[in-house]
Amino acid sequence: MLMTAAPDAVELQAKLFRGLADPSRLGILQALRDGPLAVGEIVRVTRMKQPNVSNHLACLRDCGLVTVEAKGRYAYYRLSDERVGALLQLGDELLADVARGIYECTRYERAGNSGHG
Amino acid sequence: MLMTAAPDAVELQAKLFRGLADPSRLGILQALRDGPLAVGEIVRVTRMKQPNVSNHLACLRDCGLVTVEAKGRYAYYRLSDERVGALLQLGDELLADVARGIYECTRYERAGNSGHG
DNA sequence: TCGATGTATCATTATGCGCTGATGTATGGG
DNA sequence: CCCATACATCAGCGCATAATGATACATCGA
Repeated sequence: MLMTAAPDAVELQAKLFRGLADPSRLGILQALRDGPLAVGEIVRVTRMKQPNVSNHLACLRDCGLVTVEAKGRYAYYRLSDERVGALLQLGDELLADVARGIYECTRYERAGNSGHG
Repeated sequence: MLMTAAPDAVELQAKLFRGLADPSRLGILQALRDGPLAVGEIVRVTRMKQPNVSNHLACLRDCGLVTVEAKGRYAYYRLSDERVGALLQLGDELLADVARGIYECTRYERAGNSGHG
């Protein structure tokens, strides 16, 4: 949507953040903050299924958040830029300060639902 | 998913980024970088439907990314913290450098598939 | 009070997308 | 060549959620 003057910029940025907006991808990125990892390692660390990890890695690659280096049968992934880590760090700080209450963020269900705020 | 030791932290952070991961919400946030705006103004700037704007604002509020100040019939929204702007800024910079290619990020369709799923 | 304006919520529809099991492709060892 | 390992892709399923029109609620003006 959003037919503003420069829709591409906003949409591209949204897609970038979308790379960070999923628990699985976030887990992968956090794991990669310690350094490059092969897919199998990521699978072990995150306890996700291997195809799931591969899919998210493909997404993260397309978004430019990670890069890959093939080495024999192994594929080592790493964060593409230190600013990816900075983004995670900033998000973490912001979370601690202003977003401590984050609910479900399921826009339409804030009222009628029992346990909410 | 992600049954790691501290699933909550990752999921909360994912939800925080989710607030930034939608073109509509991103458009709203960008509009608010210039200062507080009433809902009606946001509707005009973004050209979105009013209920849609309200819904996204509710989401952003729950995520702690914006705050609201009621004033008569008007509700003025503003960014809750300067770090929200910093996050947008950092995302913008990262976009310019490493994510210039961002595709659809529809994980399963990268291989030249025209259609969808 | 009545009507106009501003905002929030509801119900519905449609679809993006995450998860899974199965399968394809490449590398390395015997 | 045959098999095991490592990773990527496919097809299908199910759910979360974004967009919309209708509507409820509150405020202001006449």
